[in-house]
Amino acid sequence: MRECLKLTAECPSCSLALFCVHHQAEMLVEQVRPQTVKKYRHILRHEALFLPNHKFQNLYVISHGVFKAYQIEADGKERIRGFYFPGEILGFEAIYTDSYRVTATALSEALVCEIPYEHFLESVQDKPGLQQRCLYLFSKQLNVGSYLAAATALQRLAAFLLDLSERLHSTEAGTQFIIPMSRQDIGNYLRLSGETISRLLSQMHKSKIIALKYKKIRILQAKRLQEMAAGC
Amino acid sequence: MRECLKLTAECPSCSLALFCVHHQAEMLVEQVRPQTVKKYRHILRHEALFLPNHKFQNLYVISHGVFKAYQIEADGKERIRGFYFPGEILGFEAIYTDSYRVTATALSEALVCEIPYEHFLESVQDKPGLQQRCLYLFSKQLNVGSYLAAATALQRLAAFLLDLSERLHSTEAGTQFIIPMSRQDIGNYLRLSGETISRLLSQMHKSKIIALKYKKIRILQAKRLQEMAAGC
DNA sequence: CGCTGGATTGAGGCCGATCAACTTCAGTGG
DNA sequence: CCACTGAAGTTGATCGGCCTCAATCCAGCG
Repeated sequence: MRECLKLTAECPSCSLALFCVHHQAEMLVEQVRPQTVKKYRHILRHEALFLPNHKFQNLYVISHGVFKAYQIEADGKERIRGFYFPGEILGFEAIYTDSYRVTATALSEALVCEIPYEHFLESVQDKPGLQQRCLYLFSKQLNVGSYLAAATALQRLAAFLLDLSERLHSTEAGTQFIIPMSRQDIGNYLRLSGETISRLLSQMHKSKIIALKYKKIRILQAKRLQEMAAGC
Repeated sequence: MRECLKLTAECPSCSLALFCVHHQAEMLVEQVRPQTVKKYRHILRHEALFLPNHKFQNLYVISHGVFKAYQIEADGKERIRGFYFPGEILGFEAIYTDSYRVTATALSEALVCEIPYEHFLESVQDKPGLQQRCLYLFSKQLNVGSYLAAATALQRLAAFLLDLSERLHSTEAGTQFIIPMSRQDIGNYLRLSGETISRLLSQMHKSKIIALKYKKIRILQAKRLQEMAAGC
């Protein structure tokens, strides 16, 4: 990881598409006006990519790192609306509202491709293939987090782990990966307390469904997890 | 209402755009290949517009009536994923999955414009204005139901009522409207029991925040509702 | 080494679910 | 018009899952 970021910083003219080979987003970066593609931004841990009520101007393709998008509620509490992984796009929601509604901060050192929405529109117009690709990505975003509606804590967490595994799959080997966010953040997103997440993870660990050591996790029985997510 | 449907049945060649003047969807219907626009479908109460695992082929612009989209979980229980109102579009989620993931049934007699996705793509390509409009609608859909993440039952219900009011606004006068779905369905969508919905509505009625008589509701203190939705 | 923030684990309390009884509504046919 | 009937809504009592608060543990890091 560290190496990747170094490479980027040292060699800005090299094909940065390397970082966007995940999912379908690389096409976007490649096809949206080459001269703007160079606009890569390096984001530090805890740094904000954009803030609420800021005018919507750019879409951001994440090439490295993980982001969380959250709002501060009236009671002052943080409410996490979603996590974003390499190859995914931040900012779609703001097209409608014309300003960002959330704060997007990096959970770790990150790298994003900044795509001005106007350039995006022009490119999409020119290239029919790109248009379909974008509709596809858009539609995909609509399907994200469908498991949030699940009834029990166990169902939601099981589905979340499978989701994490899938969305991190391209960067991490096999079924083992590093959970990039805190228990508290997972709980916040799933509408559970951090303690509940901790308890359930311990329980899954004891029943050999996952191997767990702090942030390092390995899914041992994906089928069982799927059953749990389905509510069996 | 009855009158509208009658008019349509009797006069299929007249400007059906009349039924789609809500929100931004009318443009879609008008601009997507006139010869396909005529494909209006009359849907009966409880009839399904599409079923899970059916191949994705059409988008549906709702011109009249209300739909609910739901899945049947492993435990056999129904899980409502969303409600769709006149002027809104059904099917966006299926672009990614290439098959519908939910059942969409009409809560009342309904009328929809069936738009083949292929024709949709062609039209969007031809007309840049339409493209932006669609991205806007798409983005809007991403923002729907953001209140589902709210912590308490009261917060979610308050937000739901405001949402209902807004999305039905074009068909119903003022702040009074008919709740088109059952208490059970509201509860299902908000992850609450029908009894809880009933109790909370009664409570709101007693505290003069709403006027309520079965399915007929009038919002008396929208500001209070907004405060409740925000968690104050 | 000690410090610090996150993670774990336990005890008690509350919100909302479930179960059940009753009421009201809407549709049907006499 | 009314009686009948099944579905939906209301209301009350009890129960359980998850939250809150708190103490302790642990890994990472200067």
